[in-house]
Amino acid sequence: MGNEGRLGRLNSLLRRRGVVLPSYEIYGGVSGLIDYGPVGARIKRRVIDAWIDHWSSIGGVVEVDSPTITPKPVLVASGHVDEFNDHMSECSSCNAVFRSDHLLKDVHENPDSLKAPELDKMIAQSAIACPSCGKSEWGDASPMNLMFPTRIGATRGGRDAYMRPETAQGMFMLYPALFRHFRQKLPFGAMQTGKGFRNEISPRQGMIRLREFNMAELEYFIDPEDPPTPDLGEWGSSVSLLPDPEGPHAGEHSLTFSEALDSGIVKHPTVAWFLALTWEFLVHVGVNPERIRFRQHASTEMAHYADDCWDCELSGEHGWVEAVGIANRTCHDLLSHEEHSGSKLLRGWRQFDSPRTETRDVLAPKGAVIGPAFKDEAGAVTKALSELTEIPDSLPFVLHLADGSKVEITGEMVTRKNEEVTLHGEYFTPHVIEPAFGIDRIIWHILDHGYSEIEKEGGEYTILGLKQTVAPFDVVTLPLFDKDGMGDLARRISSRIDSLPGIQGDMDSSRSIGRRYARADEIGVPWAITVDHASLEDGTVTVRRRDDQAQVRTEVESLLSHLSSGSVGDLF
RNA sequence: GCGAGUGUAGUGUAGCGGUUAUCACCCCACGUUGCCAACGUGGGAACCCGGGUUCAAAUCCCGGCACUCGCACCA
Repeated sequence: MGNEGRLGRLNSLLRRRGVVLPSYEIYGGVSGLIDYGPVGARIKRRVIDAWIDHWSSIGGVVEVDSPTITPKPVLVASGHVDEFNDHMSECSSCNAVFRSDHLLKDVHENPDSLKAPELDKMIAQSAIACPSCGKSEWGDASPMNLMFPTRIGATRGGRDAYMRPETAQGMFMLYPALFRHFRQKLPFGAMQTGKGFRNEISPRQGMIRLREFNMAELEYFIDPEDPPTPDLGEWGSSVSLLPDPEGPHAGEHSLTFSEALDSGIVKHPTVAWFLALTWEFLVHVGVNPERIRFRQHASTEMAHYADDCWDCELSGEHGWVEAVGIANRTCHDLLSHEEHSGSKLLRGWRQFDSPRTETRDVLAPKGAVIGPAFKDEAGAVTKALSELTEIPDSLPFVLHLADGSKVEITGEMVTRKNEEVTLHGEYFTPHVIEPAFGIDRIIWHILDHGYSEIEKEGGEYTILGLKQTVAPFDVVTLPLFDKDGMGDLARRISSRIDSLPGIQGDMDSSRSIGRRYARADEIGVPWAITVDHASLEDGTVTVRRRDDQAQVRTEVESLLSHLSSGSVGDLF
């Protein structure tokens, strides 16, 4: 935690310099919504670009882009409509509000599954005491859906929909297209960056809990029997791990990713790989490695879809904050979408090493008998016969149809056969490992970790120590004075800098040179180049390094090539 | 959502019934300076929103919104 007032000064800086500001401020503002200003939007752009680059580099991963408006059935299948419908009960005596299911923790095994009337009944029957005042006078449980509802269609009618609470469902919807794109071979991944929406009850803590936020998610589809097991030796650093507090490894451990997997703390090799890749990304964009830890969810805390879940937490002015969730979602989503939609396209194909021949008894239907006997139901009967897993020893027998009804099958209707089939492979529902990044929370910690208040010549001085990869500008060009042609030369140099691919410069000619260095330092510009009288004579400029204010004189051409190759530091 | 506190230029603040609304930083122009928030002159910029009380409200009261803290919530 920082010293007293640091948080306030950092927030002031972010507002003053157009990094992050409250939204709609002239109309009073809205809690949980923020704007990225001209400086912040550039930082955000670069963090997202870095994220896409990072995950692209592991191969077999593509970017997709889906709508934020999501039809209700999609979110019913994913479980969000139910899971997001927590109920709240209010104490009529002291007005305190609690989650209804939490009140029933001790009297019901799975209170989360109860409907509102059942909750009310059980709270009354068990005479649950208010944790706040001890009385037992409860109002009715009322639903609290954290999703933003909307409707598709401007006229009457239309379909119920919600703003997406996560981008992940978009990737699941695209699974068939992805499977085709990757020529029907697992593993592969799809990633997406974009907005997610959660109607938080009480957003707090600036950019930590937002109602509309930026997320970046990767869904990595694997064959659960053949998960990728990359070599983790590449990551030699030890990291802080907090395994399940109810499990065998409870307590804080400092281990390499490889050790964490070998010791069984991380259960899944692909999850371990993603923990390492997540750590690498965060450090790459400027998060302080000492302020990163991975915390395993207790089984009781697990999201409805997850099997094993790790949070990557970052420490800053708001304490330890979950910034990335890495979950093994198993086959939950694809299977549930298959069940709800009836689609058969949400599967993977596992080729056998050699074809397998299976023989099995079947009862082959005789269409000529079954058709007239069952008429409209004949199709369902035929289907049920083909799906029989156990062939009855004697006929007639009672067959259960898919709709629950029963029919009697007699000897004339079927032929008992011994069928031989050759199987070259089998269908299965892929499992999904998902790293989900909260971009705003990561940006906050980049800013927090980069913000330093130092003493300079007796005065207070502020530097935002952003890595060049996420700095709002790579370099600022400063004419020592905007006269004698120095301003014109500076503008020409600045324009050449801007034309370098991937490099963005800024220019500042207003007021004293020291003030301009300070302004650039404050928003994290790593390099400043100064055009002075000598520049007019010999085409050299001075390059100043933000972090130690060291200066070196160099040719403009040399500077431009070092900027292009990202090696300005080599000039010093 | 509950309780308490706080809302004054871009930022930090003074004013607490009657002021041309204070000060500093800031921003702009000109001059000066000629490599680390220098200086001079001039200029710019604010009482969260809506009601009420009062001759008069930034100031008192009520409601809303926002922020901070505590409780609750946060897949």
